[in-house]
Amino acid sequence: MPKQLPIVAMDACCSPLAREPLSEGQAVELSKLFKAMADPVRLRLLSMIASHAGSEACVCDLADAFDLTGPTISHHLKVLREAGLITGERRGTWVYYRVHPEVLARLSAVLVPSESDAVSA
Amino acid sequence: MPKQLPIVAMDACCSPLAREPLSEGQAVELSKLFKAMADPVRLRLLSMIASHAGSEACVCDLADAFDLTGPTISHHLKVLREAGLITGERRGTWVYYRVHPEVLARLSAVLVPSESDAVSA
DNA sequence: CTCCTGGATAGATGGGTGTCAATATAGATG
DNA sequence: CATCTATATTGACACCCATCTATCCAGGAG
Repeated sequence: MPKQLPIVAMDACCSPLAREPLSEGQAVELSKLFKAMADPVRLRLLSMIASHAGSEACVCDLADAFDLTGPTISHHLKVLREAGLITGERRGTWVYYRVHPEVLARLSAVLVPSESDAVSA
Repeated sequence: MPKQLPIVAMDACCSPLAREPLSEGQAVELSKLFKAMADPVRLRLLSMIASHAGSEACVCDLADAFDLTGPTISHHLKVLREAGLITGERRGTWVYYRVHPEVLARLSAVLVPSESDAVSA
């Protein structure tokens, strides 16, 4: 059992939102991802992890950037984890998180407007 | 004053999430957009509008696709409107909604992973 | 084994949110 | 004006969620 990719993004795969109407199932799956990102703290956590050197970040690095208690940070990381956006791995004393770039890519692809529909202004 | 583009997406503009950590302000602005999309009904509404012929859709077209009351659909459209994702225009008896493709494009750009970080598998 | 530290879990609480029924508004039509 | 239809607004209710404090678990160091 190698990696267990996030199931959540499978159905909501490839077709851009602006190309054809989402099915109810696709919408439900996608909404879980967006819900996970619908919080400033989680967005910053995601961004800090994704942009960190080595593509991974220790919780100790992350927590210092916020005026929040440890449990709250843990909670947000759990939400991101359960949405399939990140994974955490314990190495010795610390826990390191990394993102699933495929999920971000898939989301990005869903949002891209139909070609040449972008306002030229 | 031509169109009044959604202010909400201005600060959260261009730099991909995985390139450098989001500022708190950027995260707050972005989270408003994601929160607006963090609902299956709103995602389907957005997709139905974006993919509709002529790039606009009448509320009467939209409402029939759901098992929800009119007020609930109105509420969701309002959330999308206030997030700057869509605009509504009344023409005669009906109200037509259309998306702001630039906002979708901006969101898509923010989510795109750092180049060649995408898993090749 | 004992203690300390990094991180997660559990439970509580205040505020937010999706839904509905009832009501209001805007245009069209008679 | 009176009336009908298409949306929007209001108010209520049940449920969800971000945060905290208190507690627990896992590893490393004496």
